[in-house]
This record gives sequence, C-alpha cells and structure tokens, in this order.
Amino acid sequence: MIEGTSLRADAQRNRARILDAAEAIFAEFGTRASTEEVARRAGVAIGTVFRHFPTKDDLLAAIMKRLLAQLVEEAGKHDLFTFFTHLVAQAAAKKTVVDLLAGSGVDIRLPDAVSHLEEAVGSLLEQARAAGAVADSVRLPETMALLTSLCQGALHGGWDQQLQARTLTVVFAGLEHD
Amino acid sequence: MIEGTSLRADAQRNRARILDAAEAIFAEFGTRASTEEVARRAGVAIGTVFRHFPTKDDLLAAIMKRLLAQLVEEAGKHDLFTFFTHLVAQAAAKKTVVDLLAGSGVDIRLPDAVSHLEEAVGSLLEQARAAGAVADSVRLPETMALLTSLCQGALHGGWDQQLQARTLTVVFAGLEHD
DNA sequence: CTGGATAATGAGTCATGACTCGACTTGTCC
DNA sequence: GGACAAGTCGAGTCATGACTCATTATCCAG
Repeated sequence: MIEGTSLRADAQRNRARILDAAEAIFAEFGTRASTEEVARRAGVAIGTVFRHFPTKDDLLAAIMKRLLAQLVEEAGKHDLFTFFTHLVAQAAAKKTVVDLLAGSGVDIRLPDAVSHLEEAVGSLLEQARAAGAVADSVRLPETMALLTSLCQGALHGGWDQQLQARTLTVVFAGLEHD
Repeated sequence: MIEGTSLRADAQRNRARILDAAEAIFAEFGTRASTEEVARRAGVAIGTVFRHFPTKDDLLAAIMKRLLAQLVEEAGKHDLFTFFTHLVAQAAAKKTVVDLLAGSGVDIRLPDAVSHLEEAVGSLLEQARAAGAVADSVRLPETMALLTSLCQGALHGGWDQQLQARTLTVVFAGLEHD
C-alpha cells in the first residue's frame, strides 16, 4: 500500500488535496456535485483533477475506498448496536457513502473494500449473538440490508434525534427477538 | 375532481398518454430519464409534454400524486405486515415513488397526498396494535421511517426474495416486541 | 362549413458538466 | 544551474437535457 512513491512531490500534495476536497464536496452536495467544484475547493485546475483521476467515477471510487476503510476501522470500536446508531447518525454527513452504496446512477465496484466492511459487521454480529443480544436466526445479509436501508432512510428522510432513536429501537428489538 | 373538462378532446387524450408514458419510463429508469424519452414513449412531440407540464417537476408531481393515491387505495386491502411486504416487493418496479419519497435531487411537495398515505398507514397500525400484533410503544413516524427505508434499501440493493423475507422478518419481530 | 381559438410540432436556444490538449511551469537528477 | 520529464493550467470541445417559439395542424361552436 505504498502510495504515489513515483509521484513528484507537488503531484502528491495535489492528489491529497483533491481527495480531501472531493470528500468534503461530495459529502455536502452528493455525488452530483461537479468536478469543477471539487477542483475549485482543492485550489487546483480541472485538468489536474482529471490527470489524477481520469474519470469522475475513478475519483468517486478512490473516495469510496477511503470511506469504507474508515468504516471498517470504526467498526472495531463498537458493538453491533452502537455501530448501527453511529452510522445512522452520520448518514447525512457521509452522503457519499450512502449515495454510492445506494448505487445512485454511478456504478462503481469495490468488491474488496465492501467485503472487508461485511467481515467487520459480521464479527460484530457474531459477538452480539454470542452475548445473547441478537437471535441466532439473524444472518449477515439481512443485517447489512437493514444497515444500508436505515442509512438511506435517515439520509433522505432527515430524521431528527427522536425519530432516529425510535426507529433503531424497533430494529434492535427485531434483531433480538427473531 | 373533474379533470380537464375544459381541455380539447385531443389534448385530454395526449395528457393521459403522457402521464402513462412518464409513469412507465420513470418507473424503469428513475427520475433521471429525460423528458424527450417520455415524449417518444407517449408518441408525442416534446413541446406537447411541456405544454401540459411546464416543468419536469410538474410532470413528476402529477405522477407522484397518482402513485400515492394508488398506494392509499392498496393500503385498504392489506394489514400492516402484508402492506409492508407488498410495498417492498414492488419497490424496484415503482422506482419513481421511492426516488421521490427519497427526494433525489428534485424537491416536490405534495403534503396532502403524503398525509393521506400516512393516515392510511396509521389506521393499519392501529388495527395491528388492537390485534396485539404490534407493541403499544410503536408510533406512526417510526413506522413510516421503516417503510421508506426498506423500500429504498430494496430498490437500490437489489434484494432477492429470500433476503427480502429475512429482512422483513427482523423488522416485523421488532414491531411486535417493542 | 368555416373561422378563430386551441393544441401539436420539432428545430433551436441555453446551461451544465464531463473530459481534452497544447502551451506553459516546476521538480528533480546530474 | 541546466535540461527534460513530469505536472499544471484553463480555454475549448462535445454531449446531454430542460425548455422555447414560430409555424402548422386540429378541434369545435355557430
């Protein structure tokens, strides 16, 4: 995972700036935001963005990879329920992930990164099951399905604190009781 | 609710054709499909579409209204659980509603139509509660939140029959047990 | 039947946004 | 410090898609 070793120093700097800018812009405005907006935020010309990421999808894929890696890392700091809660609460802020997991228009394949996330959630699920907090019958696919559904719902529905808590309560009860 | 009484006969026919075409096109390709595509499907020139619906949003709003009305009607034929199942199963087919309830890019306000749907779901909820099939603590907002979340999840995630059933099982268990 | 109002047509306008490329700048290696 | 590859710049190209409007066609009341 040695990145950009062969890149010139300024190019490395710009690449990083672009990634950060893109993450911020897409998080705020969704994946529909223009590449030019990203360039502006990064303080760089459009051409430079396209030199580093020949396609908008490439840029999105790069961000997605980072974000998924972050999620995997965060999963390590939580149990299944707090991870759910955390993610749902952040759904609006991390518009990008949700948008992309939802496959909005773009199609980007990151099987590796996604399966890492699944593994992480899988082990949270096992722990929870072992602790008796989740019914034996609950499997990973439906857990992931619930997670992504809730994130999308929270993102688009603009849930307030209370609604979010109530909705999660119902889902958690379901995970526990069957 | 007498519609288009003052429209010329051909205009009425075209209006209906456009609505049907738009419903089909947007259901299949999502709200991003172009107005021209709708016109083609309706067998009508673009100008005609814009004569009837000055804005793409107007067209979307008109369809949305129809679709919501249909949902309300269907709600009458179901109990809470079968309604959930039915909707989720149809999510992919009714891309439009899901897209729009999700507020994808467009913002269309149909407070009346939406609140009718909420009323309908509300009475299903009451029935279910009365029958002891749903816990007393469950309220309408979280029920709607779950409904829309699951539809979005199903739409974008491409759930198969089994995954859909399992996911709903978990949610239903949650509605029952807390 | 027919005149005038109503509607349909579709080529054209305009804005947006992804992507290109030739002129220019800058880092790096000797 | 000079040369050249590597990188940056940004005006320009191209495609798409919402929306317009002058012209033509169609309906229907009298």
